[in-house]
Amino acid sequence: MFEPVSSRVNFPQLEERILELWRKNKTFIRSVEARKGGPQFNLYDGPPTVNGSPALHHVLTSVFKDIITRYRVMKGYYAPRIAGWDTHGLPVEIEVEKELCFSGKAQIEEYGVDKFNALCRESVYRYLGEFENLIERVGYWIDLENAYVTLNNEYIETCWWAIKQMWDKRLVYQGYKVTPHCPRCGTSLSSHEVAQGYKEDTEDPSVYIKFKIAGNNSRLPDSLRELVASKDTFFLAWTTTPWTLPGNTALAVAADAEYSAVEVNNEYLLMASALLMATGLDGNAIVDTFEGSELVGVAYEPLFNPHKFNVERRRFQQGADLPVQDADDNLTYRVIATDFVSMEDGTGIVHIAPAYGEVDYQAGQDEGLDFVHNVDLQGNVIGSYPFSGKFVKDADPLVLENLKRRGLLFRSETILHTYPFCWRCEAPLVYYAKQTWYIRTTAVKDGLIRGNSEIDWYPEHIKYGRFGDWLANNVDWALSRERYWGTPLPVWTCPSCGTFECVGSISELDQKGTTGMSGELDLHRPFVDEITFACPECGGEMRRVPEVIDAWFDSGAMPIAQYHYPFENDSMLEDGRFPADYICEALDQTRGWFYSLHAISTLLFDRICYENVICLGLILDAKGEKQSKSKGNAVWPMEVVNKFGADALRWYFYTSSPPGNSRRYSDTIMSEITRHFLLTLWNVYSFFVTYANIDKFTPTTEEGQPERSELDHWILSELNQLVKDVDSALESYDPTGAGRKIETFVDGLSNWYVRRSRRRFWKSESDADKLAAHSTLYHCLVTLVKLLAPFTPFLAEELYQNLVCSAFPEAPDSVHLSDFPVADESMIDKRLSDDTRLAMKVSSLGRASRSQAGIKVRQPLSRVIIKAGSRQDREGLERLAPQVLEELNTKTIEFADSEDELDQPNLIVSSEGGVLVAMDCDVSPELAAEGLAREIVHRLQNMRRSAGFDIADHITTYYDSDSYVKQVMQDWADYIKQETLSLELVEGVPVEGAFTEDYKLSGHEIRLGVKRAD
RNA sequence: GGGCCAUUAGCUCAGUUGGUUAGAGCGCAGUCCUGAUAAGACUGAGGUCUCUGGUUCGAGUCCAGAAUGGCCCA
Repeated sequence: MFEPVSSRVNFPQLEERILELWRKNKTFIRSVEARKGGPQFNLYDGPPTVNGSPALHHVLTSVFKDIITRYRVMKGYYAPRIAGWDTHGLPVEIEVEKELCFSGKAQIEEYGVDKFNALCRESVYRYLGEFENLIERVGYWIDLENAYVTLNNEYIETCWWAIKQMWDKRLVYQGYKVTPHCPRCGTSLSSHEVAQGYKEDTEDPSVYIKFKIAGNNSRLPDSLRELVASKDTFFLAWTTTPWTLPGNTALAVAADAEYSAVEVNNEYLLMASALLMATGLDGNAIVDTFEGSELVGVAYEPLFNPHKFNVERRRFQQGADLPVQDADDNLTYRVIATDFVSMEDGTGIVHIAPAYGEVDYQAGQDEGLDFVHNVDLQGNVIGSYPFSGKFVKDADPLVLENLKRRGLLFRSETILHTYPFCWRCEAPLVYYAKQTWYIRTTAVKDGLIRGNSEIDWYPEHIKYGRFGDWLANNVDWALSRERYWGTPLPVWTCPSCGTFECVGSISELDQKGTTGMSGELDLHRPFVDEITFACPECGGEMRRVPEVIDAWFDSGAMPIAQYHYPFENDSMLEDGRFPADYICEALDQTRGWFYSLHAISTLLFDRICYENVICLGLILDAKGEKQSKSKGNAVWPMEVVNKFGADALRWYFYTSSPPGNSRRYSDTIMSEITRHFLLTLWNVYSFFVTYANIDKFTPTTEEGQPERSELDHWILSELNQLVKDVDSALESYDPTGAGRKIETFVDGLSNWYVRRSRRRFWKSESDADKLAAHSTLYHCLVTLVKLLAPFTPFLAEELYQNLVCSAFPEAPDSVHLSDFPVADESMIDKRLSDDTRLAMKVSSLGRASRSQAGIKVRQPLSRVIIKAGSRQDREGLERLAPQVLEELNTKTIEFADSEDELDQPNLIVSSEGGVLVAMDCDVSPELAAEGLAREIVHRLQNMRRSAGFDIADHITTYYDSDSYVKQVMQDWADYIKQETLSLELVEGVPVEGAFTEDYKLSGHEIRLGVKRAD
């Protein structure tokens, strides 16, 4: 006996019960251990940043990670897998800063880095519990107890080791990086923070500056040389940041644009011809024109020679350093060509200050330009300029005044544009080149690209699209952050002689005769900062540099750091634990985790560390807008799970759209999935259990040779085809394709197989046909449940427990401990599958004809005439005639050779795709009587249900009507009794206590009563 | 400004290597079926397959350009 199953079900409650079962039986860990010795399958779990409550997209990635590994385990793979938590970084700091109402680094330093970091650690652990609860609740099976945590000393030590490896290969260096910088907070802002602070309609200067072309000039085109010889000649450039002009070290032109020299006030000015009109110079005489490329290399005089204002002049060169240049009173700069010169505004000549703009910096690097910093980190002008000591915005007018006096200011206006401000203190941001530690990833660019060619991406376009492009345009990895809560950069430096040393382990630090390592070691600031040792070169005191590292390095090091390699698990690279077979995250990780993993693995081992990636799209709200806390449209996953259940949510994620697409979440879709898929399956299950129990059906492992019908063969064919399809789809990382196939199957199982088989199940005699129906449906359900286990682990478990565990005590005690089904190809009958599809279509057409004629299906008709499209179709339909006859409730089926044969007045024809189906709509008195009998049966069935009788209860039926109805009742007595489990049909007014109703059927008044028999 | 992706019915999505009249589910209107079903069937309304060119005997599908939206990077 199976546990009785109601057709009503509460999925969230069911899931809680299953969770309890798994906990009690330690099912997860046993599912892993049971496969020990099998081929290894590695999932690397990308660590979420735990700086807030988990959101819906965390569930999305979780369930896509889960389904593939569960599938592999059922296929016999050994797949130990641990979770991970990304615990460092700016997001965590910002969360804590918000709580403390801080507005900058100064306050953190004042508060105490030790206390601040303690709060960061605490904050992370606060949210971690929420993640763990959610992960367990949605059925993501991953080891949480042994999770790797990036803040642990062991984890940090592996990161240090990795950095040391790169250091030794000379891949770590100090360079400059232009970052959006808040001069008031004294810190760089992340792009996310910058995006929060843009203000439209900001007023700024819009000035046109004259740069004088130098007289002794080797690269002057001849025609230009004549101009320069005859009059003072200038390049005209445009800027909105006059304070950057002392940092100018080049002018950029577009190589293929035309430039004009125009005469203005007895001087010549050069600018792009296309912008003459916009500048108001189109009225002036054009004395000559030049190609941009002709101007490249032309030397001009700097507005402010840095040497005259006590400011260092450095120069870009191959490699990292920017060496200081000797003083040069006759300094000139030159014109370069770049591809970012706009012909929309300005003059077509762009002022380049490599210290104050990202493209400027890049140009400086590409062209080997000079590099001049004339402003400090507080935004004040340095050196001995007339405007030194002023804040940049206050310096602007003074710079212009100075240039005007010297005749170098052509025009000064103001414009309104969009400019970024600090989101915390509202100070205008400046783009500022700061010293930063880099990893020279460009040195292994070829390796990165080669490695990527070995990785399989889903969807495929990421490989040579977004990710491939990113690799092809690789720039060195800016590693350091001037922050507090992160893995400290393990570099010590001597203030006296400038020696650097990189430390690769705790023991290495210990061996240096270190001071400051007393007590319990915490490899975080400020404790690490207190560790010092003697400089091997000069004996000075080596101190750690102040930076921490990019948290992406932490997470990217996880393949080795989760094992504390090489300090422990030193065989992990070769013993099957590396690389990952599979990773899965959302699209935004292309430049995040996908990259940091790939880069670190390539730098250290020149190997890839993952072979397959599913790259998921984003989750939007029902209107297609991005979900965010501030917008208030965020959907909380626990609420969804409590309302609809984890299986419903999982099924939605797998099947609603391809993994790479963005998806719109809405409750409506969840209830649709519940009704359309989960409940349909549940009802098939509930139907099976109900009748199996009535008939005391006992499944056996020995299939025996039940006399299967065509219908049984058909569903078994479909089932085995399904097993094959689902297996190969999951094998190729396509849960969506697999899930949709299952949906189609369940629909066919419920709405064709079960519907067409109902009579076989509820007929009284227990014959071979009934046994075949039971065993076929049982086999379908059990196989289906195993296929579904990776998708909807809760529902699958519930059905498995009842269908399998109760019948086979020796079977594995969980569906997740069983093997994935293997298709029996001999059962697949493609012809039968095609024929059945045709039979369904014919049935559909027949029903359409009935509908057109206004004759309900319950009314039997004499014949259906079919003109099939081909001989094969006809043969197929002949084979399946019993199913079509029953479905259409007709007495006979006939076949026509031409459409002419269907040209009779009593025939109603429907057609589609060459198949014509004609229903003979003549209803004879005999057919009408039979129809009435069926109608009465239908009413009696409904009454049984309304009266609350059990399906198997026997009853006594009473009827009171006219003579016609009485005759029908007598003629069809056996049929009516059998269908309604009536022991007898009693003519006359129903007795007291009977459930009674009155009807009018085909114009005849009738009173019916049903009473449970004793 | 650059890159990638998407755009098919009111909504969510299918649409195989180009090939009859572009489909499904939900929703709407109506009819029917049903002792597993909270399901299901049929009919109807609802489509310039985002737009413009091109290739082809033939384009939702291939090519080019544009528009809109999303993401990433500037």
